[in-house]
Amino acid sequence: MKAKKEKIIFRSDCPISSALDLFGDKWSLLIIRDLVYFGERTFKDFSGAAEKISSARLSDRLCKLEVLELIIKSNHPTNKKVYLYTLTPKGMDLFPAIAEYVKWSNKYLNDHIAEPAKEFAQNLEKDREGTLNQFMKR
Amino acid sequence: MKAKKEKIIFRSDCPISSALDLFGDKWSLLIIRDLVYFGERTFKDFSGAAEKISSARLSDRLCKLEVLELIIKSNHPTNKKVYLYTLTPKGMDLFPAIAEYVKWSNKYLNDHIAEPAKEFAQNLEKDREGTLNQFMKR
DNA sequence: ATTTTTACTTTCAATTCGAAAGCAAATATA
DNA sequence: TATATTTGCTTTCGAATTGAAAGTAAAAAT
Repeated sequence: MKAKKEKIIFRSDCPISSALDLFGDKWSLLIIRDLVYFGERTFKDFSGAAEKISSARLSDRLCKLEVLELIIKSNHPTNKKVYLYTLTPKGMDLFPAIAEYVKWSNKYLNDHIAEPAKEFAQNLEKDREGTLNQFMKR
Repeated sequence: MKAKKEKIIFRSDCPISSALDLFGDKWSLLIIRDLVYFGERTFKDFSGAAEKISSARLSDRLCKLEVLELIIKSNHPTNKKVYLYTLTPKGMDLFPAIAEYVKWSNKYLNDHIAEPAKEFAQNLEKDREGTLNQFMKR
Protein backbone atom coordinates (compact mmCIF):
# COMPACT_ATOMS: atom_id res chain seq x y z
CA MET A 1 0.00 0.00 0.00
CA LYS A 2 2.92 2.27 -0.61
CA ALA A 3 1.09 3.97 -3.47
CA LYS A 4 -1.67 5.23 -1.20
CA LYS A 5 0.66 7.51 0.72
CA GLU A 6 2.00 9.38 -2.28
CA LYS A 7 0.52 12.65 -3.36
CA ILE A 8 0.19 13.60 -7.00
CA ILE A 9 2.16 16.56 -8.22
CA PHE A 10 0.65 18.36 -11.16
CA ARG A 11 3.19 19.82 -13.56
CA SER A 12 0.84 22.57 -14.65
CA ASP A 13 -2.81 23.61 -14.79
CA CYS A 14 -3.19 22.11 -18.26
CA PRO A 15 -5.92 19.48 -18.43
CA ILE A 16 -3.84 17.26 -20.69
CA SER A 17 -0.70 17.26 -18.58
CA SER A 18 -2.83 16.82 -15.46
CA ALA A 19 -4.54 13.78 -16.94
CA LEU A 20 -1.14 12.38 -17.81
CA ASP A 21 0.04 13.08 -14.27
CA LEU A 22 -2.77 10.85 -12.99
CA PHE A 23 -2.81 7.91 -15.41
CA GLY A 24 -0.28 8.72 -18.11
CA ASP A 25 1.80 5.58 -17.67
CA LYS A 26 1.97 2.40 -19.71
CA TRP A 27 -0.36 0.36 -17.49
CA SER A 28 -3.20 2.37 -15.96
CA LEU A 29 -5.31 2.62 -19.11
CA LEU A 30 -4.91 -1.11 -19.74
CA ILE A 31 -6.46 -1.82 -16.36
CA ILE A 32 -9.31 0.54 -17.23
CA ARG A 33 -9.59 -1.16 -20.62
CA ASP A 34 -10.04 -4.59 -19.02
CA LEU A 35 -12.69 -3.22 -16.68
CA VAL A 36 -14.60 -1.53 -19.49
CA TYR A 37 -14.56 -4.76 -21.44
CA PHE A 38 -15.16 -7.33 -18.71
CA GLY A 39 -17.03 -5.28 -16.12
CA GLU A 40 -15.19 -6.75 -13.18
CA ARG A 41 -11.80 -8.38 -12.69
CA THR A 42 -9.66 -10.01 -10.05
CA PHE A 43 -5.93 -9.55 -9.50
CA LYS A 44 -5.31 -12.81 -11.30
CA ASP A 45 -7.51 -11.77 -14.21
CA PHE A 46 -5.46 -8.62 -14.74
CA SER A 47 -2.25 -10.65 -14.46
CA GLY A 48 -3.49 -12.88 -17.25
CA ALA A 49 -3.77 -10.08 -19.81
CA ALA A 50 -1.58 -10.36 -22.89
CA GLU A 51 0.73 -7.51 -21.86
CA LYS A 52 2.04 -9.42 -18.85
CA ILE A 53 2.17 -6.80 -16.15
CA SER A 54 4.32 -7.76 -13.18
CA SER A 55 2.54 -8.33 -9.88
CA ALA A 56 4.46 -5.54 -8.18
CA ARG A 57 3.40 -3.09 -10.86
CA LEU A 58 -0.18 -4.31 -10.91
CA SER A 59 -0.47 -4.00 -7.16
CA ASP A 60 0.90 -0.48 -7.30
CA ARG A 61 -1.41 0.63 -10.11
CA LEU A 62 -4.52 -0.85 -8.53
CA CYS A 63 -3.77 1.10 -5.35
CA LYS A 64 -3.26 4.32 -7.24
CA LEU A 65 -6.40 3.93 -9.33
CA GLU A 66 -8.37 3.17 -6.19
CA VAL A 67 -7.03 6.28 -4.47
CA LEU A 68 -7.98 8.29 -7.55
CA GLU A 69 -11.46 6.77 -7.31
CA LEU A 70 -11.29 5.44 -10.84
CA ILE A 71 -11.85 1.90 -9.58
CA ILE A 72 -13.43 0.23 -6.57
CA LYS A 73 -12.10 -2.81 -4.73
CA SER A 74 -14.71 -5.02 -3.11
CA ASN A 75 -15.01 -8.46 -1.62
CA HIS A 76 -15.98 -11.47 -3.62
CA PRO A 77 -19.45 -12.66 -2.53
CA THR A 78 -18.34 -16.20 -1.67
CA ASN A 79 -14.53 -16.35 -1.81
CA LYS A 80 -12.86 -14.45 1.02
CA LYS A 81 -9.43 -14.19 -0.51
CA VAL A 82 -10.48 -12.89 -3.91
CA TYR A 83 -11.22 -9.21 -4.50
CA LEU A 84 -13.32 -7.74 -7.27
CA TYR A 85 -12.27 -4.58 -9.03
CA THR A 86 -14.85 -2.50 -10.87
CA LEU A 87 -15.01 0.94 -12.49
CA THR A 88 -16.48 4.04 -10.95
CA PRO A 89 -18.32 6.46 -13.27
CA LYS A 90 -15.17 8.59 -13.10
CA GLY A 91 -13.15 5.67 -14.37
CA MET A 92 -15.73 4.73 -16.98
CA ASP A 93 -15.55 8.28 -18.29
CA LEU A 94 -12.06 7.51 -19.55
CA PHE A 95 -13.58 5.17 -22.08
CA PRO A 96 -14.11 7.85 -24.77
CA ALA A 97 -10.39 8.68 -24.63
CA ILE A 98 -9.51 5.01 -24.87
CA ALA A 99 -11.87 4.66 -27.83
CA GLU A 100 -9.98 7.39 -29.65
CA TYR A 101 -6.77 5.42 -29.18
CA VAL A 102 -8.52 2.42 -30.70
CA LYS A 103 -9.55 4.48 -33.71
CA TRP A 104 -6.10 5.93 -34.14
CA SER A 105 -4.36 2.56 -33.91
CA ASN A 106 -6.84 0.98 -36.26
CA LYS A 107 -6.04 3.67 -38.81
CA TYR A 108 -2.26 3.72 -38.46
CA LEU A 109 -1.26 0.36 -37.02
CA ASN A 110 -4.00 -1.62 -38.69
CA ASP A 111 -1.97 -4.65 -39.79
CA HIS A 112 -0.65 -5.09 -36.27
CA ILE A 113 -4.05 -5.02 -34.54
CA ALA A 114 -6.19 -8.01 -33.54
CA GLU A 115 -9.36 -8.67 -35.53
CA PRO A 116 -11.95 -8.10 -32.76
CA ALA A 117 -10.44 -4.69 -32.06
CA LYS A 118 -10.63 -3.78 -35.74
CA GLU A 119 -14.32 -4.53 -35.71
CA PHE A 120 -14.81 -2.41 -32.62
CA ALA A 121 -12.93 0.44 -34.30
CA GLN A 122 -15.17 0.18 -37.35
CA ASN A 123 -18.25 0.34 -35.17
CA LEU A 124 -16.84 3.45 -33.54
CA GLU A 125 -16.31 5.06 -36.94
CA LYS A 126 -19.84 4.21 -38.06
CA ASP A 127 -21.67 5.19 -34.88
CA ARG A 128 -19.47 6.67 -32.20
CA GLU A 129 -22.24 7.67 -29.81
CA GLY A 130 -24.06 4.38 -30.06
CA THR A 131 -20.97 2.25 -29.70
CA LEU A 132 -19.75 4.19 -26.67
CA ASN A 133 -23.16 4.10 -25.00
CA GLN A 134 -23.37 0.37 -25.50
CA PHE A 135 -20.51 0.02 -22.99
CA MET A 136 -21.07 3.10 -20.84
CA LYS A 137 -24.60 2.23 -19.81
CA ARG A 138 -23.74 -1.26 -18.62
CA MET B 1 19.98 10.80 -32.28
CA LYS B 2 20.07 7.79 -30.02
CA ALA B 3 16.28 7.47 -30.15
CA LYS B 4 16.28 6.91 -33.91
CA LYS B 5 18.10 3.59 -33.64
CA GLU B 6 15.67 1.98 -31.21
CA LYS B 7 12.87 -0.22 -32.42
CA ILE B 8 9.50 -0.26 -30.74
CA ILE B 9 8.40 -3.42 -29.04
CA PHE B 10 4.66 -3.95 -28.91
CA ARG B 11 3.45 -5.72 -25.81
CA SER B 12 0.41 -7.14 -27.57
CA ASP B 13 -1.83 -6.73 -30.62
CA CYS B 14 -4.22 -4.55 -28.61
CA PRO B 15 -4.71 -1.10 -30.18
CA ILE B 16 -4.70 0.58 -26.79
CA SER B 17 -1.50 -0.98 -25.49
CA SER B 18 0.10 -0.40 -28.90
CA ALA B 19 -0.78 3.28 -28.82
CA LEU B 20 0.69 3.48 -25.33
CA ASP B 21 3.82 1.71 -26.56
CA LEU B 22 4.29 4.50 -29.09
CA PHE B 23 3.43 7.67 -27.17
CA GLY B 24 2.21 6.56 -23.75
CA ASP B 25 4.71 8.55 -21.74
CA LYS B 26 4.35 11.79 -19.80
CA TRP B 27 5.73 14.06 -22.53
CA SER B 28 4.84 12.98 -26.07
CA LEU B 29 1.23 14.13 -25.99
CA LEU B 30 2.28 17.50 -24.57
CA ILE B 31 4.48 18.05 -27.60
CA ILE B 32 1.55 17.11 -29.84
CA ARG B 33 -0.65 19.44 -27.79
CA ASP B 34 1.65 22.41 -28.39
CA LEU B 35 1.75 21.67 -32.11
CA VAL B 36 -2.03 21.38 -32.33
CA TYR B 37 -2.38 24.68 -30.55
CA PHE B 38 0.45 26.71 -32.09
CA GLY B 39 0.84 25.03 -35.47
CA GLU B 40 4.62 25.11 -35.40
CA ARG B 41 7.23 25.25 -32.66
CA THR B 42 10.96 25.44 -32.15
CA PHE B 43 13.05 23.53 -29.61
CA LYS B 44 13.12 26.60 -27.44
CA ASP B 45 9.35 27.04 -27.70
CA PHE B 46 8.76 23.53 -26.39
CA SER B 47 11.28 24.15 -23.60
CA GLY B 48 9.29 27.18 -22.56
CA ALA B 49 6.08 25.26 -21.86
CA ALA B 50 4.79 25.31 -18.30
CA GLU B 51 5.67 21.68 -17.61
CA LYS B 52 9.42 22.36 -17.92
CA ILE B 53 10.65 19.38 -19.88
CA SER B 54 14.42 18.89 -19.69
CA SER B 55 16.37 19.38 -22.88
CA ALA B 56 17.60 15.79 -22.89
CA ARG B 57 14.06 14.48 -22.67
CA LEU B 58 12.75 16.92 -25.24
CA SER B 59 15.48 16.02 -27.70
CA ASP B 60 14.73 12.33 -27.21
CA ARG B 61 10.98 12.73 -27.66
CA LEU B 62 11.26 14.91 -30.74
CA CYS B 63 13.45 12.24 -32.36
CA LYS B 64 11.00 9.48 -31.50
CA LEU B 65 7.97 11.41 -32.73
CA GLU B 66 9.81 12.20 -35.95
CA VAL B 67 10.67 8.53 -36.49
CA LEU B 68 7.02 7.67 -35.86
CA GLU B 69 6.11 10.29 -38.46
CA LEU B 70 3.87 12.14 -36.04
CA ILE B 71 5.91 15.30 -36.49
CA ILE B 72 8.16 16.80 -39.16
CA LYS B 73 11.37 18.72 -38.55
CA SER B 74 12.22 21.36 -41.11
CA ASN B 75 14.54 24.31 -41.52
CA HIS B 76 13.60 27.78 -40.54
CA PRO B 77 13.24 29.93 -43.70
CA THR B 78 15.78 32.55 -42.61
CA ASN B 79 17.55 31.33 -39.46
CA LYS B 80 19.90 28.42 -40.11
CA LYS B 81 20.20 27.25 -36.55
CA VAL B 82 16.51 27.11 -35.73
CA TYR B 83 14.34 24.17 -36.73
CA LEU B 84 10.58 24.15 -37.09
CA TYR B 85 8.52 21.24 -35.89
CA THR B 86 5.04 20.64 -37.30
CA LEU B 87 2.42 17.91 -37.16
CA THR B 88 1.80 15.32 -39.84
CA PRO B 89 -1.83 14.28 -40.44
CA LYS B 90 -0.96 11.13 -38.45
CA GLY B 91 0.08 13.30 -35.54
CA MET B 92 -2.89 15.62 -35.90
CA ASP B 93 -5.15 12.57 -35.70
CA LEU B 94 -4.18 12.25 -32.04
CA PHE B 95 -6.07 15.43 -31.34
CA PRO B 96 -9.43 13.71 -30.75
CA ALA B 97 -7.83 11.56 -28.04
CA ILE B 98 -6.26 14.64 -26.48
CA ALA B 99 -9.62 16.40 -26.61
CA GLU B 100 -11.17 13.57 -24.58
CA TYR B 101 -8.51 14.11 -21.92
CA VAL B 102 -9.47 17.76 -21.85
CA LYS B 103 -13.12 16.87 -21.35
CA TRP B 104 -12.32 14.34 -18.63
CA SER B 105 -10.06 16.73 -16.72
CA ASN B 106 -12.55 19.55 -17.03
CA LYS B 107 -15.19 17.31 -15.45
CA TYR B 108 -13.10 15.80 -12.66
CA LEU B 109 -10.22 18.21 -12.03
CA ASN B 110 -12.15 21.34 -12.86
CA ASP B 111 -10.92 23.57 -10.04
CA HIS B 112 -7.33 22.81 -10.93
CA ILE B 113 -7.63 23.64 -14.63
CA ALA B 114 -6.76 26.94 -16.32
CA GLU B 115 -9.61 29.10 -17.57
CA PRO B 116 -8.89 29.00 -21.31
CA ALA B 117 -8.86 25.19 -21.20
CA LYS B 118 -12.21 25.16 -19.43
CA GLU B 119 -13.69 27.20 -22.22
CA PHE B 120 -12.25 24.85 -24.80
CA ALA B 121 -13.72 21.88 -22.91
CA GLN B 122 -17.12 23.56 -22.88
CA ASN B 123 -16.95 24.11 -26.61
CA LEU B 124 -16.11 20.44 -27.05
CA GLU B 125 -19.15 19.46 -24.98
CA LYS B 126 -21.43 21.74 -26.97
CA ASP B 127 -20.15 20.89 -30.44
CA ARG B 128 -17.50 18.21 -30.53
CA GLU B 129 -17.30 17.86 -34.29
CA GLY B 130 -17.16 21.56 -34.95
CA THR B 131 -14.60 22.28 -32.28
CA LEU B 132 -12.32 19.48 -33.43
CA ASN B 133 -12.61 20.48 -37.08
CA GLN B 134 -11.74 24.04 -36.22
CA PHE B 135 -8.23 22.83 -35.35
CA MET B 136 -7.93 19.80 -37.61
CA LYS B 137 -8.49 21.65 -40.84
CA ARG B 138 -5.82 24.25 -40.20
C1' DA C 1 -4.02 -32.81 6.86
C1' DT C 2 -1.81 -31.37 2.95
C1' DT C 3 -1.57 -29.06 -1.38
C1' DT C 4 -2.83 -25.41 -4.20
C1' DT C 5 -4.44 -20.90 -5.21
C1' DT C 6 -4.77 -16.02 -4.66
C1' DA C 7 -3.23 -11.57 -3.73
C1' DC C 8 -0.10 -9.61 -2.78
C1' DT C 9 5.21 -7.94 -0.91
C1' DT C 10 10.11 -8.01 -1.22
C1' DT C 11 14.38 -7.80 -3.48
C1' DC C 12 17.43 -6.28 -6.85
C1' DA C 13 19.58 -5.29 -11.24
C1' DA C 14 18.48 -2.65 -15.26
C1' DT C 15 16.30 1.05 -17.42
C1' DT C 16 14.65 5.65 -17.44
C1' DC C 17 14.53 10.02 -15.58
C1' DG C 18 15.46 15.09 -14.33
C1' DA C 19 18.82 18.62 -13.40
C1' DA C 20 22.79 20.70 -14.58
C1' DA C 21 26.65 21.53 -17.25
C1' DG C 22 28.92 21.50 -21.65
C1' DC C 23 29.36 22.48 -26.59
C1' DA C 24 29.50 23.89 -31.47
C1' DA C 25 27.58 26.58 -34.87
C1' DA C 26 24.89 30.50 -36.14
C1' DT C 27 23.42 34.98 -35.06
C1' DA C 28 23.25 39.35 -32.74
C1' DT C 29 25.71 43.09 -30.81
C1' DA C 30 29.47 46.38 -30.02
C1' DT D 1 35.59 42.68 -37.07
C1' DA D 2 35.62 40.89 -32.50
C1' DT D 3 32.97 39.40 -28.88
C1' DA D 4 28.79 37.98 -26.64
C1' DT D 5 24.68 35.59 -26.91
C1' DT D 6 21.38 32.32 -28.57
C1' DT D 7 19.87 27.89 -30.16
C1' DG D 8 19.63 23.10 -30.36
C1' DC D 9 21.23 19.98 -28.86
C1' DT D 10 24.63 16.11 -26.05
C1' DT D 11 26.79 14.49 -21.91
C1' DT D 12 27.02 13.30 -17.21
C1' DC D 13 25.33 11.50 -13.11
C1' DG D 14 22.59 10.63 -9.00
C1' DA D 15 17.82 9.49 -8.17
C1' DA D 16 13.53 7.41 -9.25
C1' DT D 17 11.01 3.82 -11.65
C1' DT D 18 10.66 -0.56 -13.71
C1' DG D 19 10.38 -5.74 -14.69
C1' DA D 20 11.52 -10.28 -13.29
C1' DA D 21 11.79 -13.46 -9.90
C1' DA D 22 11.23 -15.21 -5.51
C1' DG D 23 8.85 -15.18 -1.19
C1' DT D 24 4.70 -15.02 2.00
C1' DA D 25 0.33 -15.49 4.45
C1' DA D 26 -4.24 -16.70 4.42
C1' DA D 27 -8.02 -19.05 2.31
C1' DA D 28 -9.74 -22.77 -0.39
C1' DA D 29 -9.56 -27.10 -2.59
C1' DT D 30 -8.27 -31.83 -2.32
